Amino acid sequence: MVSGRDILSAELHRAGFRATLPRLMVLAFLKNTQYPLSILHIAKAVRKNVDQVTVYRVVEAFSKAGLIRQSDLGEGRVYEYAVHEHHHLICTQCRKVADIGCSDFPRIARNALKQTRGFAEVKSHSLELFGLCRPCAAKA
Amino acid sequence: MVSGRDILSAELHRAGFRATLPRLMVLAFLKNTQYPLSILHIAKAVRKNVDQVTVYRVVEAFSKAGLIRQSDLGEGRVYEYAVHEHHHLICTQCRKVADIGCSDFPRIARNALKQTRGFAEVKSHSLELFGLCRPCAAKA
DNA sequence: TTGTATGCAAATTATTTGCACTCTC
DNA sequence: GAGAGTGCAAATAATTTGCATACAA
Repeated sequence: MVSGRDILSAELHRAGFRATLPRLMVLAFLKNTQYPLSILHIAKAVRKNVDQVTVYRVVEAFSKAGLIRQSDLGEGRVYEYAVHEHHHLICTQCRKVADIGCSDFPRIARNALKQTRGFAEVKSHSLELFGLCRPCAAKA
Repeated sequence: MVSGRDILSAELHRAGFRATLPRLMVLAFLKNTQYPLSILHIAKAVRKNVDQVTVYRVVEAFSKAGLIRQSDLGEGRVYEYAVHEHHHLICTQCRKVADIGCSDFPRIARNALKQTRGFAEVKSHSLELFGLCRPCAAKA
């Protein structure tokens, strides 16, 4: 029988990491959350077992490996599992966030590689749209 | 005769701001730079006339007004003039950045508004693609 | 066993806040 | 003149670094 933890371990090994407890916990948490998370948020979730400094180091390593991606929705750096393919529409006034889907990415990635000779491969992406939510638009 | 400064003043007024020296300088610098900039970078460029704390406040206000947008390419928060319509392809290994163009956005924005009933308007966007540059891909 | 990875403490850097003063409108 | 905007000093929060120990392979 294959446990969830074995699956995570395999994913870490594939990405070139040793399967340590901090890395397993951080990866599991990010995979289970369909939302971008701050370092502090992640650290709180795993603090019984993992030091916050380690979270910084793990997240940095995951990000370089392309396992997760970072962005900034307006409240500081946040991270999410790179395979979650959804995007965000953010109110520039009140910072409210809505998830949106978008199916144009295979084409966009192909076009991007055509435009620049220096890159070999597109692994993931991050898209944020900025605008006004209805309440803030009404106030303006 | 209309000077560049008058144009900037008008743009600030349109966005609901008083045309003060710090705001004129920060806006001019961001408009002249086809690249996302950190607070520190902006502050250095205007430091003869503007305090770094003021740069924080100006940038925060511009961002809320939709004049500029913020993102995180992996080295901390950066800001760029919202009307610069280009995007980035970033190497997750060495952080090299290439600019790319993309013409799909009117459609993407329309689709996004269709998907969520809570938003009234899309003003700008930020798109980052993550992948590997050729040298890093070769090493892997 | 053998390095890689972690935790803890401490240093550094980034960001926010309070308040008196200044300048735009 | 009135109120928004700024600079400076100081507080707080975020991130990085060094090093001794622990653990995966």
